[in-house]
Amino acid sequence: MDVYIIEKQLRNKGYKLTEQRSILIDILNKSETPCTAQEVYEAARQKCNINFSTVYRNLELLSKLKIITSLNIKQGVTHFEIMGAGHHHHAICKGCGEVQVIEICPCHSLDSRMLEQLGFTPTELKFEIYGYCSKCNIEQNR
Amino acid sequence: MDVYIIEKQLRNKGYKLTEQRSILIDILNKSETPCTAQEVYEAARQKCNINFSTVYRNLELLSKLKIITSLNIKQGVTHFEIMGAGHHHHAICKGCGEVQVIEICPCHSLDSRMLEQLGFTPTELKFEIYGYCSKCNIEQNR
DNA sequence: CTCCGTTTTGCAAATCATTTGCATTTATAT
DNA sequence: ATATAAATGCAAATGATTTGCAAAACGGAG
Ligand SMILES: [Mn+2]
Ligand SMILES: [Mn+2]
Ligand SMILES: [Zn+2]
Ligand SMILES: [Zn+2]
Repeated sequence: MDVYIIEKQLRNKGYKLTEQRSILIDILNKSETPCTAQEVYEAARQKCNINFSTVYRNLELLSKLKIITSLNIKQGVTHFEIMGAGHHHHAICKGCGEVQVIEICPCHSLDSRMLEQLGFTPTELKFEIYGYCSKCNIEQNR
Repeated sequence: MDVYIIEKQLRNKGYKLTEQRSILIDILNKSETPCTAQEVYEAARQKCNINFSTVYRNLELLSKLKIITSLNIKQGVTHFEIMGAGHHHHAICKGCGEVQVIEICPCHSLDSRMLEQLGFTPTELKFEIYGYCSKCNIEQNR
């Protein structure tokens, strides 16, 4: 994903491109897996002076602009990931919490007529697989 | 769902059947949609003297015993629902937060070979549809 | 039914993620 | 370079959930 496009999008809407903001975008953009605010903060403070509330405020802004999306993968902490990384889903290990990106997608086979009957207009589909990753699976069988 | 079975299951494992506990189970069992701890608490206090920590401790216990399951439908609050109510999924309105139970299920069409390749052993599949319910949809178009 | 050991409860305080108010700093257009 | 709106840092607030501990309730044994 090209950060330049995101940055232009921000400027066009009147948002400023601060050092903190572009570092945050870069971190989220490079991450292979969804990040928590904590993780983003840890990574960002290596590169600039930054405060936790700046992280949160930016995560909120980027979510609002649909540059990132938030996932309620785990209770108590929100995860964020960049959008436009291609449609995919997640496999979440209940042992170690590891998140794997998976290409399995059930969305195609959806019968949307049923939703229409309910008068429900879908905007997002979330699909997560929980279980045990190879590492934790072995440990369980001991 | 028969509460009697659940209660027997608890006794068999050495857990006591307190007034609060059976009221909580009853509330969760009768609810059509997933409940938050808050909602369960509100309902329970109508029927007995009960404290918030009792609610949380029981929700945790019932989850551990797989009598209920927890859902991270919404950021910041956990929802709980009774298991064995038949396999189903949820449509969550981003306007009012209403949760509808839906029968659409993408799980059957899953290609589990892909997961096996990853060495991942699935235990639960979660699938949620977000969007706008009929009521909120109309309001949006004004 | 009463007694006992164990579990569970209520209450108050602690945690942890996230949010907010406000004074100060920074980015961008002119 | 200057003006102005937007963004940041800091400290305090919030809201959900968790925890320690003493008192109360449960369930089995006698
Ligand atoms: Mn999909
Ligand atoms: Mn299903
Ligand atoms: Zn694992
Ligand atoms: Zn709605």
